[in-house]
Amino acid sequence: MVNGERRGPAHVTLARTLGVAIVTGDYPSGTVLPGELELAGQFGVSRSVIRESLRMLSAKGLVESRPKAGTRVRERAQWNLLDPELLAWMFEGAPSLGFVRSLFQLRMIVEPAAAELAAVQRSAAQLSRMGHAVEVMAQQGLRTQDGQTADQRFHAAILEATGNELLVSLSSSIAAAVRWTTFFKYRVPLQYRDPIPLHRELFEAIANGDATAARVVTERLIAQAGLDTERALGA
Amino acid sequence: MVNGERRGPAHVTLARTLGVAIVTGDYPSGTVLPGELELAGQFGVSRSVIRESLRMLSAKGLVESRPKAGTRVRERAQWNLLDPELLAWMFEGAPSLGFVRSLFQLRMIVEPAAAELAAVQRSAAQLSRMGHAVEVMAQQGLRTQDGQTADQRFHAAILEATGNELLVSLSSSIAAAVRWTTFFKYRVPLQYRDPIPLHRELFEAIANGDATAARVVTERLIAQAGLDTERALGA
DNA sequence: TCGACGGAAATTGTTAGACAATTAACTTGC
DNA sequence: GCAAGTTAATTGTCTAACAATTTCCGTCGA
Repeated sequence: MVNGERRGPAHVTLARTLGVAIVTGDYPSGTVLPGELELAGQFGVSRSVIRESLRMLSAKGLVESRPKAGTRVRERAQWNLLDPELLAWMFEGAPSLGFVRSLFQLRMIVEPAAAELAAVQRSAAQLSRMGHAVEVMAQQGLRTQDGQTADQRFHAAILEATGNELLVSLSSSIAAAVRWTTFFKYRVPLQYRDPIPLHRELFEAIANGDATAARVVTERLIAQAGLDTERALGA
Repeated sequence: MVNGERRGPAHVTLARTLGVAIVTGDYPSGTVLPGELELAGQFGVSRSVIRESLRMLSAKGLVESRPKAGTRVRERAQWNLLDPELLAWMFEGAPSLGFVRSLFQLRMIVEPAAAELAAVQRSAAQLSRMGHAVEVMAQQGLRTQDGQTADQRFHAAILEATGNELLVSLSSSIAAAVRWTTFFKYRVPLQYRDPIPLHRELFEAIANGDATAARVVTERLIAQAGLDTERALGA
């Protein structure tokens, strides 16, 4: 059985297994996967489960199936890299340095602009949520589970305050990935600069409606996280 | 049969049908879809086809299924809005003005930054492809099919030149959506400013490695496209 | 009156096997 | 050597049954 310990439907588990195998390079682009019947035997499940898993992978652009030709791994450029699950699968293996850099480059493009928008558009309720999240972060620190989820809520609130649902969606994806980089980072016993003061600054800039300050502080925040992550990956 | 005229596997067709129904609001968030057996009868296909379609929708974050509870439409905030297929489904109905504005706002954030990167990093081969695309655009105009695909290739080449695969992925999604806004735009018989000269300017800026110029020109390009599209939607 | 506990029923989850449709690969004929 | 037809392998689809999960309801008890 594919469901050794894990819970949830078998097709979800299997999609994850196959997805990780593909993104980590076990099945390079262009490769034809084993036939459905063979996969079924291999994983000890029925063909239906295999097929439903493959449909999920094809919905994410990872594979495409054709009769007689089999199921082929598509070019990496065609994958929906911004799919949150796909990003998570990427971080199951050891993500390449280039990929992590791409991620921080994207953050550097999107998040400062979002902070600018948020500084102008934020509602009182959103502001209150941001403030609360910052408080929790300050009290718990960023090494605790609560502190990290507060961090995520803080940034999610900013993105939501932009009033742009595409930015929100992009945020969910990025947040999923950032969560993993943070996980890696704090696995490595190095000293990092405390990011809490910058978070406070960012909150105040948004509260004051100071778009420029919000942009600048966000840039510094991401630059620092990027440096810390690279240091951790280098070790 | 669900496959009246359309080709391709039934589960793909059906996923599209159901996906469009969901994103256009036929099944609002929180709604429970009809049971698999009922859907099967409704569309004249077997339960397997229904299930494979639902797996595709769940892979895009549109729905989630649980035994006894049925298959429920998730909150819009949880949809993978940047999935190219999902974006295409959005434009099957009449996309809201707010959504189109979100799209152009995102373009305004991402593409100028990408142009900057491209101006610095572009290879000779990429430059040559951009130049060729601009030439085709100039000769064919943007109302022809060839001209529009050349436009898409031009912008795709820019994104690719950034060397950031996450930006490339984001580009594929945005391009899919932009294609629809362009389609709408030219369905409306209005006079628009000719975007070809700006494309030439952008190409030259990237060729010269002038990052600032590339950013500024891209901003003007998107602003103009945004204005034109809003005018067309207003009519 | 409210809560906890437990049972029943509905729905998805999974399996098995069969046949159809598609198409890549081969074979044959020219 | 090329084209057309044939074959065979693979995905695509259907049916039917049973398992597993979990919501919902009803009962019991405090």
